[in-house]
Amino acid sequence: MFDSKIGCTFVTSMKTDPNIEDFAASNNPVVRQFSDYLDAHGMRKTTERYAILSHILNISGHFTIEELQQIINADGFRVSRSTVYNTVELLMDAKMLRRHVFEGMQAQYERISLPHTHLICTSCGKVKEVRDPSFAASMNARRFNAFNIDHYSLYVYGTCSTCARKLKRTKNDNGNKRKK
Amino acid sequence: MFDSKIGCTFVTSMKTDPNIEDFAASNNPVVRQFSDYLDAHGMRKTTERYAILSHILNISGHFTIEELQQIINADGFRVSRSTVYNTVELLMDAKMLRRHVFEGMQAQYERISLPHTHLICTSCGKVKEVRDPSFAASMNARRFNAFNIDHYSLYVYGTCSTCARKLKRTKNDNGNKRKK
DNA sequence: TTTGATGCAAAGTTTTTGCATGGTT
DNA sequence: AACCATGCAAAAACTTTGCATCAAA
Repeated sequence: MFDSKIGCTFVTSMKTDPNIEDFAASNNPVVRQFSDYLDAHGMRKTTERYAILSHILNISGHFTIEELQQIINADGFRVSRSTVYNTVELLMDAKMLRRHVFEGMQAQYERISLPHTHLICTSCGKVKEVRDPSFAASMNARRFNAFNIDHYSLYVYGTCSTCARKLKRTKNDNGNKRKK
Repeated sequence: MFDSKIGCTFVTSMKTDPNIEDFAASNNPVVRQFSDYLDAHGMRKTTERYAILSHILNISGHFTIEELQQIINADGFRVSRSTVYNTVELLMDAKMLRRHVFEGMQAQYERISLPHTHLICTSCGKVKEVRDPSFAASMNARRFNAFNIDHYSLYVYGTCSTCARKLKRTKNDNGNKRKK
């Protein structure tokens, strides 16, 4: 859709890239975690994989596969869609990335960090993360019969203040707001 | 995939079906809620729509679009995939049905009833609903800044006891269990 | 050198759409 | 009788796959 960018940006050929190699060799704990995972599974440490990880680290919040590739391309790197999918799956296996599918939206990914609640605006689709220590504490204490908890996600759907204001102004609509 | 069933079952032509008409005329509060919704939006009360609703009511727990259509077909009715999607969307708009997409699985639907927590086994994919009154109570009391809550979903991922047992037996595997 | 990863394009899934037909109001 | 819903098939979105090429170990 926005492929035009590719044409006007110098596209680095990748294979060996000093910036990425520095990144891969850095002491960044996230990099180390990924390297350890690759080692542990006998997988190769390719420039593409580190380039993708490096760009993910620059994203705050959620992103789609599409957006991730855009960001990488916009930065002058070339990675194929399949490699993006492949690496994202690797990062999920390595428990560094989580996929979320919120109601009616396409899959979004985010780095695994401290547990947090997702507030999803059903009007504009924006997702906000909220730390919620008391909820986290109660979940840590929570046990379920015959079920071993690995992780959890709390999705709270509703209306953000921006959309609430907009909706108030448009109150005299018919209530019919089907997706398309 | 399992279309073979269609061939060996008598497939009712629908358009007018006494069973479905009785169902549509019944005092079932769910039926009434749907009828009210259709009325309020100037939409037609078709036999297909009630047939789909009626079969959804017979399902306990979650179902996919595919499964729903299978169930309807197996019962001798004919509805197209698009009508299933259409009606399911209607039921979601009417706040009678909710779509869930659990990690790595295809979309599943369930009737909206009392709030409950979903326990999803990441090994076999089974989903169990668990009532959790204390959590529900705390959510009812919960407020977020600049955000109006409509509803929420708590997904808890982990391992069910059946799979935990199986995994224990297969402990001497290599830990590599990629999806395919 | 061996083996695994990438990129491309093609195939697969799931979901949506456009239009003629036919049922509901 | 008017018009909305259905069903079909075709298109669209998103994801996965197969294979030749190229790079990491």
